[in-house]
Amino acid sequence: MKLATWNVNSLAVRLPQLLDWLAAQAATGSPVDAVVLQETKLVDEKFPQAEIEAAGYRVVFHGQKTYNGVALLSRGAATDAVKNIPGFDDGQARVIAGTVDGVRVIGAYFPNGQAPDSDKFVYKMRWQDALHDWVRDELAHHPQLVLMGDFNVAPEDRDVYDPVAWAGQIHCTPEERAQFQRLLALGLVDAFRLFEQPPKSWSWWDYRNLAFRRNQGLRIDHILVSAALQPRVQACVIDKPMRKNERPSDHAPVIVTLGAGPAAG
DNA sequence: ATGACTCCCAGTGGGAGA
Repeated sequence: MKLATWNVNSLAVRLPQLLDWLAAQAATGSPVDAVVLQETKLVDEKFPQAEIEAAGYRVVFHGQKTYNGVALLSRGAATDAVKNIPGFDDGQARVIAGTVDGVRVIGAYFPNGQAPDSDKFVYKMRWQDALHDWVRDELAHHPQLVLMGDFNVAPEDRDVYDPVAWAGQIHCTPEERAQFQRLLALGLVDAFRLFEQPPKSWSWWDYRNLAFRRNQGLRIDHILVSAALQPRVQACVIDKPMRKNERPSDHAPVIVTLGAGPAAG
């Protein structure tokens, strides 16, 4: 089973790339079973549901005008879908969840935060508090759970191309990193770090400054798996070549491969 | 360099992203 997350930075622009990518993944013999998207930037009326279904995927989505917007694509049906964090009043479309092949899949687009002294940072902290408490409850009901998306945090200095320059800056503040650790403390593990990885592995590169060519980026897109799911994790990779496409998103997809689940009964 | 690009909604500029 293959799960993935990708911040597409406008699904209207990236839809052809998404469909090509799904087809290319399937052509390897290991299709993507579920993928969560962030920054679709589409109201639900404009969501390309027909095109995605024609590609063989079901889809649930939750969008808004101009900003944010999330979707969950899956080959099998996603049941018990949830849009946004229950009980947290939020005008921004940032969370989509569903159960796919017995795995609770939560896709999240964490707030950017803009600057550590801004109102948006306060919102980022409040939002993560709410997410934390909800994921704790979800884990109680769904031991096999994956939380993935654009976390907008680089958990450690090795996730930053220039940790000295970024020290204390947005995505690297102690507060944001502590929130990440609080999620891990729920019993989740960073799937990417279960494996030896190339040094300087990033999931996002700024569009400016020739950042991709210079490999100046951050690892801010993550896949966290529950303890019950961890024994099934076989691989976790960042699909860096996707950043080389014509008109790329500034983020690359992250993919996790799971082995078969425990036999029923 | 408080930049550099891309996307959006707008409407010939500006906010947001990270």
